[in-house]
Amino acid sequence: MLDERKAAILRAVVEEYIDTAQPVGSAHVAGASGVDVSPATVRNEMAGLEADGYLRQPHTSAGRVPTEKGYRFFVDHLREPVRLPNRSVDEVREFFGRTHGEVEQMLAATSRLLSNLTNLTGVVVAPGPADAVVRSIQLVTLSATAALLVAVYSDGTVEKHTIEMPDGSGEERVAAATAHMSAHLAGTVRDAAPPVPATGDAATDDLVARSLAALGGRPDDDPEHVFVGGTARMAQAFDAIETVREVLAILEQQFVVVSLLRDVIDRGLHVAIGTETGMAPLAECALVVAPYDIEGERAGTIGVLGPTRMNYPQALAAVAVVSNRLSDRLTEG
Amino acid sequence: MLDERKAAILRAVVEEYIDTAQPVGSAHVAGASGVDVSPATVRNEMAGLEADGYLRQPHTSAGRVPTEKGYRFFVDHLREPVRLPNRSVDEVREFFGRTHGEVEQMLAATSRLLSNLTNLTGVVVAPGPADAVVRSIQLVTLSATAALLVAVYSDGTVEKHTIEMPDGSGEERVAAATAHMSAHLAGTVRDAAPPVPATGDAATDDLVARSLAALGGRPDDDPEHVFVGGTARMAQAFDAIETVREVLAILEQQFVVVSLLRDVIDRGLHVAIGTETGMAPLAECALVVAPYDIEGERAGTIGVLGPTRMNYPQALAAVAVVSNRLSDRLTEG
DNA sequence: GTTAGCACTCGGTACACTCGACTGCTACCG
DNA sequence: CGGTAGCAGTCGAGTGTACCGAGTGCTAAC
Repeated sequence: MLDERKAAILRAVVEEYIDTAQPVGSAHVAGASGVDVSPATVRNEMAGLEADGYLRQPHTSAGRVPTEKGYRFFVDHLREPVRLPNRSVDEVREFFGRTHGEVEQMLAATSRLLSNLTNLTGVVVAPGPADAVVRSIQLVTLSATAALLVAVYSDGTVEKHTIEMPDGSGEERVAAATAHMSAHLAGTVRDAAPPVPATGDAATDDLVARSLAALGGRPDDDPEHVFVGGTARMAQAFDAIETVREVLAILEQQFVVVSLLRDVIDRGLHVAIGTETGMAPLAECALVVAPYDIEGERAGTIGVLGPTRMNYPQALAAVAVVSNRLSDRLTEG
Repeated sequence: MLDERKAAILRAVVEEYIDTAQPVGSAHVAGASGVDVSPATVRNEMAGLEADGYLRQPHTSAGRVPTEKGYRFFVDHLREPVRLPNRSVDEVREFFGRTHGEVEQMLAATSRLLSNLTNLTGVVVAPGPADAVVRSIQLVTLSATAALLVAVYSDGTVEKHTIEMPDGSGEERVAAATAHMSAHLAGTVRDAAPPVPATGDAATDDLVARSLAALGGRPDDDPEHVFVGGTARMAQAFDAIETVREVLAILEQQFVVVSLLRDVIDRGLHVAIGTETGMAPLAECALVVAPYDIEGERAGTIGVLGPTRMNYPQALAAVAVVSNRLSDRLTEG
């Protein structure tokens, strides 16, 4: 473990580096609050911190820069959580007061809110429909051979699937299948649907079976929805254009983003730094996440992505506040 | 107008510059096919082209670079439209053979297809629902004070709006409103709905009125859907990171993208170069667009966005092919 | 244990210089 | 008279050198 003085020095280095993006030298650290020793002493301590892997020197005659391990220590030993500046609190309040409309609209707007608050890229993973209650389910005829299965859930989301119909399923079959499914599925939980008994009519049962199959498996091309806001800020975070490109490429793959966030949450982390994200192209990035709830149940995840030298206290505060407010909002309906 | 030789020289400069991104000198042009004069003659002609505003010199001792006017002439005087390379044709065929599922999924995938074909950023604007036929319309109760209006259209799209209910509207009112709207709106065109007569029950009529209002105005926070694919390629197109940031910022504003494309189409253009786009941050960008149809009716727009020095013939060919295939696909159902 | 002092390292900047890819001009040629 | 070869001139990019300054590690003194 680090003694108090080493910790203070490390903290000063991280804070200064986050601020200036320049390697920080012993003189700057000695001038920082919380460190009341001379630059020479700081140098000695920094040499130790470097030996222990918390800091590194870009070149011999430069200041020190935090390593992943250094950032990790920093976030693990933050003093009491920082409060958000009033301006941001107001922005959040104003946002949740103003935003109405569909869930998806709101989540997309939330990702932009996160981005605005932190100057990073905001990410919002929509609630999985697993535990939503079916409020309505119906088949709608589109053409002679295709119908659309539309399911409406208690959380205001709508799920739809195209169903191919065998020739000859007439309007009445579609109506029968709709009625049958409504009778047996309305009020049940999406992923805990009871078995639906046969109707006796083979063609109707076929339609029902196709519908249930569509609902059952989450097809590969319909990943959970994820909203990414403020990708443009990635272009400011790095000066290596190649890094920007790689990160954008990742953010475009919704499935990857979803599993990335889920993975971090599953490991019980709030912050993933560099290689902790498990993705090589994100080696220079860090991710701050928080789950949000609906009626007390873990529903989805929000987070921000930025360079490893991001303002962690601010990001943590923003993500926490937004997650709370979002939970409230989605719970009250 | 330009004489044949000047045109050939301009063409050679544009093609070479698109290829190399380097200012091109008289020697290169003289070596190009279609130009059979000495570098000295080329120099004379290029001086003329510069005076006429088709070319410019970054600095005295450098080669020439096309201006906006130069690109414009180039695309306006393309020889017969270039065919797509076989590899791309196969990719398109394979794509439309493989892709199934919901319209939105497919359009999102199409934007990625465009991006892959051209190495630029792909954009797809979803069909406006204006001329779709209502297949089903229903109100679903979400809570004591909110219901969800769900409308299913013949093109497989679903529209939904949250409706706030005055206290006391019970389940039976919702059912009555649903039945009433179904009876009068099913089979009608979205934006040409006939007036719905009163039911006689004030509370039911109130629900119907709220529903129609929600359907009627396209609210500001629900712009037409637009899918953008391959934003990461923007980061390769420019080396000025600031340009990348500005362009990404534009692409994040769905509303801006939609009106940008619409504007270009409305002006009867297929290609908008630099300031022709009407957006200052896109001064270094060009946009290639094409509309697509559903059953012969203009439905939406696709396009690619890239740097002004993009491969125009390739982009035009890709956009045209994809637009045709997409029209076929959406028309056949 | 802490600190002042000092020699040393090394990236960044400024500057001079060269190199090479251009151009525009002029004179010549068919 | 249009086209071409030759030539002087321009200017950016690349290179070598010197210098400066921020920052370090070490040592000796407090």
